[in-house]
Amino acid sequence: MRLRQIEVFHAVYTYGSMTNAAAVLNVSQPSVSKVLAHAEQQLGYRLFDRVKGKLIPTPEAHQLFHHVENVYEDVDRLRHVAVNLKAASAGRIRVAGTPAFGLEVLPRAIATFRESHPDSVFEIETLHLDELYDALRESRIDIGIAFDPAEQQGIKRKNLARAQFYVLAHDSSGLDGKDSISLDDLRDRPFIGLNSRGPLGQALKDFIEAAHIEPQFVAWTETYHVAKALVASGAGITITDEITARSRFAGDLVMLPLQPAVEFDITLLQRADAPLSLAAKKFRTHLGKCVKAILAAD
Amino acid sequence: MRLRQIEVFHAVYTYGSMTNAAAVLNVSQPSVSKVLAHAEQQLGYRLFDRVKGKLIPTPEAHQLFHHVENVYEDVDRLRHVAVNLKAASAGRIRVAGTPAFGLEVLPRAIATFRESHPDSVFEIETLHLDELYDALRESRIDIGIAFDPAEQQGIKRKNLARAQFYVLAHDSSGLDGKDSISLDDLRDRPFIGLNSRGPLGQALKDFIEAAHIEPQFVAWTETYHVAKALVASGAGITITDEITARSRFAGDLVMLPLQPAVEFDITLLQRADAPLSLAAKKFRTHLGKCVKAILAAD
DNA sequence: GACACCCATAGCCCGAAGTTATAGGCGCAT
DNA sequence: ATGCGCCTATAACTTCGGGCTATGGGTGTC
Repeated sequence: MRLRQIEVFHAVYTYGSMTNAAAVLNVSQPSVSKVLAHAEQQLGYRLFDRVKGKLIPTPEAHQLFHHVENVYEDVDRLRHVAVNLKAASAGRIRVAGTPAFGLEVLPRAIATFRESHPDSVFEIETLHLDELYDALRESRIDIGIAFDPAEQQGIKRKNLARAQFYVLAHDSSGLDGKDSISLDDLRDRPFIGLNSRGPLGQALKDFIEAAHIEPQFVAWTETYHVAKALVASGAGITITDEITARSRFAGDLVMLPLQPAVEFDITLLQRADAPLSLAAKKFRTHLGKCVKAILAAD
Repeated sequence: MRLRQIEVFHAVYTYGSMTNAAAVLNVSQPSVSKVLAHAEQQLGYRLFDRVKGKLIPTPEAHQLFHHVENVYEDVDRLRHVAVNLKAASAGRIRVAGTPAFGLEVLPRAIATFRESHPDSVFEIETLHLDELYDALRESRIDIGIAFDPAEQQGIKRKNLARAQFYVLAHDSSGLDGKDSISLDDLRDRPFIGLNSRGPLGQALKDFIEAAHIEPQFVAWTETYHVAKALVASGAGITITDEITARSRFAGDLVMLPLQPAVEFDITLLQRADAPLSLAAKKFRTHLGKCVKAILAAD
């Protein structure tokens, strides 16, 4: 069975007819017809019964399809990797971060890095953590950065720094005299919730639940920066990671460390098997410094 | 990347040179050279550096290979399934059992089945349990039979009967007056051990250890029938499953149920996804009856 | 310098798979 | 019944991947 035959069989099986399959595969219908007929002839048995002009998968087809799906997925990933490797060998540095990093840390790090390395070329993405893992595995990116990422097969982690949660409030909240703030101080204030999928969202949720506090939610959002913008507009208060809290985007905001402190790691991610290019290594170091500088800022 | 290119890359990477790869693939060296060159040209980067006439995989190749291995395994299995399905559709009933069944139960069941179904065609194998699972998954066989098989993804089980361990001894052992026998009665008798991989071997080993008895081993073997033959030759005594104990092959043997009884299941195995042919279903029923008849025999 | 290996290229051939054009079966609606 | 929309199959032609043999040119070894 040739790979093409596998592809065609897969398409015909999933899309129900040769005509549909041909459309999906971007080839003519007779081509599909011929490839399939050829495959059947080589296999020595029919894959579909042609009854009243329709295709009915034979029992053999059902069984084959099960295995074909596996092959298909793998080949699909392989092809992605194959083309992604090309971009990598072209000397690009491909970086991605979860939204908190993608909107501020990465752009700043890249801009300053390019001052000393003007020839470097970047690709930047903001991805959620699970997408970030996929991108690394497919070699679509070289370096990732995220909060408290779980251990994953084939992914190497390196902790850059620890950070903590901050409370963000509008200037008019009357909180700006304080040094720090506890969850108790937040009762009865309109609160902007984070329904984040990542480990940080979970940690924050656990923390609030453990304190037996039910904030008075006025809005929900996915990303910390949106929450911050809502706070700046006077919609309420929120709790964000330190990176988002310290980002330059700002209105009239107060930012106070949450007490007791809830800490988490800021972690670099890369593939475990493939070494980084020289340029990527340099950038990795630079990015580490940037993150520390941001956290150390007054 | 075409499948052939993947195959060639895989072979060159694993066998270190195009010449070796060509030999393994049973094609000429120039053919390999061309396919590989073509693949590299399409990918847009080199897979091997040609340095001093030798091939050194590039970093890209190392990464690709990792994924290629997965594809390769899947395609390999797919191809097996594809050809195995052909034999299935030819109307054959393909059966396998662990050695205890393959040497006696299956042949007898097939012989009697063919008396009422003279047109049926069989393939019989004796396989160890793990091989039996593989054979089922690759559709190399339709039906399997084994003792106490563990639950497995994609494999449907059906218990036929329960059986127990029997002690086998030579007529001259002076044991033939008894009704049953305990492990204690076996102390100080030469014992033939089973280093079986299957669940039954493990169960027996656990049982003996739990009784804190250290038999005086005089021989080790893999299969119960060999142990039985050794007993018949006067080499010692052994413990076997009930099926082997009741098999017609015999010399001057005494066979006594072990007390306390250790029971286990006799189980039919088939794929969970694919329905059996009509003939195979009939045989499955017949096989169940045969097993019960053998166990019920006086 | 002869020899053993290794890879690449050239010229040739075949088969898989793409194209367009066309024919034909089935179901449904006018 | 006739036509229309859906489907698949066949024919004739083109393209290209991948196979072959023959051959030449490096590299390392005795």
